Amino acid sequence: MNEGQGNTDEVFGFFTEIGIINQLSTALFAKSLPDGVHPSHFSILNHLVLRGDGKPPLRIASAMQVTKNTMTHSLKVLQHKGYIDVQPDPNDGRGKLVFLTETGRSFREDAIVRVSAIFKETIGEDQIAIMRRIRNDLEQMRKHLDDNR
Amino acid sequence: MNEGQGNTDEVFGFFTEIGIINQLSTALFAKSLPDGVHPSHFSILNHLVLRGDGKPPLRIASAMQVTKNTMTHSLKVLQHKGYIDVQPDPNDGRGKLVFLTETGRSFREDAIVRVSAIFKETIGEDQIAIMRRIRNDLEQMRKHLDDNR
DNA sequence: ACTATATAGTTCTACGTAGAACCAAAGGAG
DNA sequence: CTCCTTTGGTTCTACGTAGAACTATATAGT
Repeated sequence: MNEGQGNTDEVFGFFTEIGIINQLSTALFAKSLPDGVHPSHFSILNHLVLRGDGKPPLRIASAMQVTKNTMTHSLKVLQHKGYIDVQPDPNDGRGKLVFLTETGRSFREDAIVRVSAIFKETIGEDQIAIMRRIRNDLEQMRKHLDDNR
Repeated sequence: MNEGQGNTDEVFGFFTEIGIINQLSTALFAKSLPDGVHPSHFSILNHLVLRGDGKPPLRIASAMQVTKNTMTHSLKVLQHKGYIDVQPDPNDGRGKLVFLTETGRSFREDAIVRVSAIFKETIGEDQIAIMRRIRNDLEQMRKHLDDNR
């Protein structure tokens, strides 16, 4: 038996499983977000709250693991909805800085409540246990992939 | 401390980690696929080889966890490239059946070799170990999400 | 048999995302 | 100071995907 082939199937199957979980959880997430706000857009708001706002788009893009093109587009949407405010960086003529508005903050608060409620219906103690069990391994895997891309 | 909020952050963080791994692995995968073939399209070919062809599109769609609209589009692309052959189902006037062509089979073979080579550069023994460790938990999580959507 | 409902696929439209080319400002080398 | 390279963002284009509305066939209930 070909060892390389065996590993390939194993790797394949693993990433397929990851992909499906991502797919299903994103769908579940999207359903619980009000008003057609996309999960990735919410994630940006969430990131700004947790890590602090006033950051340049490129930094946010790398944190969210998307390209800068995508970030330009997402920020335009969030700005249009009035959730963020984008200003030129006073210290860098090329740069911009992204700030949360009050509307953005309270939208995120409300969404968190809603999402929690929906998640509680689906995610039980067994699932939480799984998450705790494999969290470290996942983190390590993510770091490895991130460093070697 | 609010227990529900705690769980929400935990769940959030977990799915974020899953999302990033999916993102990075898909990108890695895409890079190693020749000729602009999308990972999801390759997955369809792979599925047809592993599970056998001659299946209706809807069945493939549910196996791949995409909507039937998406499957219609993907099959059109694969057919246009000559990798599959779609015929009407003789037992169901509404249905179609999807068959692999020889071109499709050999394309998949070649791609597997190429992908294996790229993956070997990035995925080491440590990563394989992680995959083996958490594989069962992931599968259980996937099944749970699939059943409760 | 007849009608109502369910199912298989398609089409139209909208949207998130990435790649490539591009512009503008910053930073470094001489 | 000048030129070259790097970096932050935008624009244009292409593509995978989903939602909704639609057609056609099949199935169930009476």
